[in-house]
Amino acid sequence: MAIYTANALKAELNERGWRLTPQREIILNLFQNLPEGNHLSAEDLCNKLQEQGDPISLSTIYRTVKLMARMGILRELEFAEGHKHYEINQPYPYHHHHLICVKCNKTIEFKSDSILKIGAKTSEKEGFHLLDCQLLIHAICPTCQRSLFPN
Amino acid sequence: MAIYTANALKAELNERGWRLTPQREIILNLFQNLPEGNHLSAEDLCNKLQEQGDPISLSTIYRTVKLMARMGILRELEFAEGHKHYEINQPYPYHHHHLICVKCNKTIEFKSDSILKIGAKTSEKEGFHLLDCQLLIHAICPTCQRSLFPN
DNA sequence: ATGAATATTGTGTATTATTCTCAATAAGCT
DNA sequence: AGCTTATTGAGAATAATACACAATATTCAT
Repeated sequence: MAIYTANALKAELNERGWRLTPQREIILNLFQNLPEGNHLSAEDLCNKLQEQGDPISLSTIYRTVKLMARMGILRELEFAEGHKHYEINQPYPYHHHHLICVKCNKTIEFKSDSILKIGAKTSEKEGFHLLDCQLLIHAICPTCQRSLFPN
Repeated sequence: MAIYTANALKAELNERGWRLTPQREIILNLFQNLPEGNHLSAEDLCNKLQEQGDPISLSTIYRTVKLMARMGILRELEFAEGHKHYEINQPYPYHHHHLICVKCNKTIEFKSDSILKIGAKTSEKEGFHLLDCQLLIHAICPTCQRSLFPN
């Protein structure tokens, strides 16, 4: 589990002239306590927050999640359902990649140290500051291969 | 350059009970003649087709591009602008990956044989039929690193 | 070749994720 | 404690994509 305290978040935010708010802290906590492999859409996040008694507006959720992705705290995952998913961004060996069936959206996670190395080396070479690197494999799962005339 | 003839497309389509239409053939041709590294959004594609004297409706474009991605003919690229881009899907050494600045969307392409191998091995292991594999690196480019308070 | 069966197209409309606007509030600095 | 201004919440606006359906065109069997 990552241990990313509210204070660390505050320091990073303040450094750029931004502020730590209860909403941002709550959202960070929620992601940190999410079991590995879970990823949430903005809507999912909104519901979960409501359930746990910390309702936060959808606007703020969208803004916060985007901000944290840009800070490298969250990973922005683009599957094929038409909306983004977010999860906490952790280093190897928690870091993982996704194999996705383009027909039924079934998703399998897998890990790879060497991909992480390639990502780091590539961004360094270009002078970029690495935030996240993810291998996205689009494929057709065994079940969907068998169904001959799906949509 | 890939040489993927209209006949090959027709064969693949008919095999599944689908049909080759002039629109599909035109769209395939356009992508095949696109210089390496170019990728188009649905809107881009619509404009380009209009310009070249082959107007095709936006609905058909969305349908065709989705179909071809599912067939493995096109790659679906998800950058951060909020809409998808498409390009022809080619094997190594044409196959490439993307390093993207999350602030200004500057994109750098790079190639990697080993990623392709990891993608192939992973999908094979899970019994998936590989369509496309792309490493997506989110980072901050040198220019945006220097600008301290950008959005 | 011809015709029947049905996949595909184009037009317009609907949907859905995400962003924007703006007044009210609250975090951070002096 | 007060001032400055970043942030929030509510709702409206935007934009990408999907959908519905009548008209058309491709395929396959004859």
